[in-house]
Amino acid sequence: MTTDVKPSSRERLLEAAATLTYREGVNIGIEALCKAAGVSKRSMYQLFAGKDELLAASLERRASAYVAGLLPAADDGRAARDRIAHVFERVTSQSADPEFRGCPYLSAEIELKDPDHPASRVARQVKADLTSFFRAEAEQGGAGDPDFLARQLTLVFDGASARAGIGAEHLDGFLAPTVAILLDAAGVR
Amino acid sequence: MTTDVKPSSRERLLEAAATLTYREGVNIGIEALCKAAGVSKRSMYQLFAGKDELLAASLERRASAYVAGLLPAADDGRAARDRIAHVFERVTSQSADPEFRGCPYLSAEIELKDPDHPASRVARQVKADLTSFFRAEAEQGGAGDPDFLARQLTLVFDGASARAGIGAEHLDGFLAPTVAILLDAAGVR
DNA sequence: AGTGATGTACACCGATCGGTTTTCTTTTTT
DNA sequence: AAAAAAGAAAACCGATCGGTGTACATCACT
Repeated sequence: MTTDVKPSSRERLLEAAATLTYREGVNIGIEALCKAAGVSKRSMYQLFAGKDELLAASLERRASAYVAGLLPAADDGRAARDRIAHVFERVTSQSADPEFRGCPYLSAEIELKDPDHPASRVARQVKADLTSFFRAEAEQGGAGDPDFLARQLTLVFDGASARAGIGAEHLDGFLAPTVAILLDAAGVR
Repeated sequence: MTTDVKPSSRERLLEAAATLTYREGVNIGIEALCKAAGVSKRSMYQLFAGKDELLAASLERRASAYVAGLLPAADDGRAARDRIAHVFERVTSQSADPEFRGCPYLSAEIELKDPDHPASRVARQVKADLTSFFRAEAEQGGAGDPDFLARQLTLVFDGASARAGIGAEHLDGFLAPTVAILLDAAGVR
């Protein structure tokens, strides 16, 4: 048996923090996090320096899975335009889940309101990575101004997840054609 | 003298609530709000049923001023396209203020995470009003699908204010051309 | 001057916050 | 089996949360 039946305390804490802060917001209490993780507060404070660091670590841990769930495979042979569209198809399908509350990294930055908070730094980096992906694909796709297009796509990504996350917009059949307009205008074929 | 030297307790509370929740988030304490307003807690609880209602009332009070600061004059004789662009010029110039933290109504909805919260209802209505404005102008401007365009513009509005609000994007020279692309694609001349 | 309303100041309520300490039990190591 | 390390449970810390109760000052209206 190579798979543990029960993840480590550290992993359970990170998982609980990711789940609960996403659902309830970053103001969720330490007590609730530890209870959900089945870990004592004492142990939590031996594993993490404090709430801020736990929060940052939980966002960071999720980052690779989050980005992986959004981005297409590194080289799937598809055209840049399709690879960009893939990201927006993913967020569209994610938004169909009633538990969807928008991009956790955007929410964290908005809720924290402190760019120096460790979790804000992690969130910023995740967004920067997404923009970098867009920029690379835009370049690959022959966009007239790849940087400009990448920023537009990130803006649309955040706007779409924010609005879908608060239940104000329904992305299916809406987001893809909107993105297509920007890709067309940028000369990505 | 028709102007009071000192606004009423109610007005000072609404003002303080608007300012502090925008700067610090909706989790700001009642104590801090009352202290900033120079009003006792006792008086606050005679004027408002509780924190939720104070918060909702403060968002509502700001709503007309917020929308008025964004929208062009009711009939300024300009073309629909210019009237739509006006809104994005306004948010662009607002975002230059270092105190800018994005649209307070979007932030409130994201932070509260409860669509039934009185303040969420107010915020939702403000956004619906903005979308209505876009839709009316889109129709006036001859958009092929006015509703579709209005939703796109609201999405861009929220994405732009969110990203500018967390300091991730700088709207000047970026937002206007992005909106222009959508207007062009929708056939608004 | 007397009276009631309004409002401030402040102690107080139970609950919870982030964080620490102590005690006891479980697990691991030897 | 004995010893040692780890962790869970829970009390506890001071501070703050939303909200109340009480006492005292200020005001307008007769």
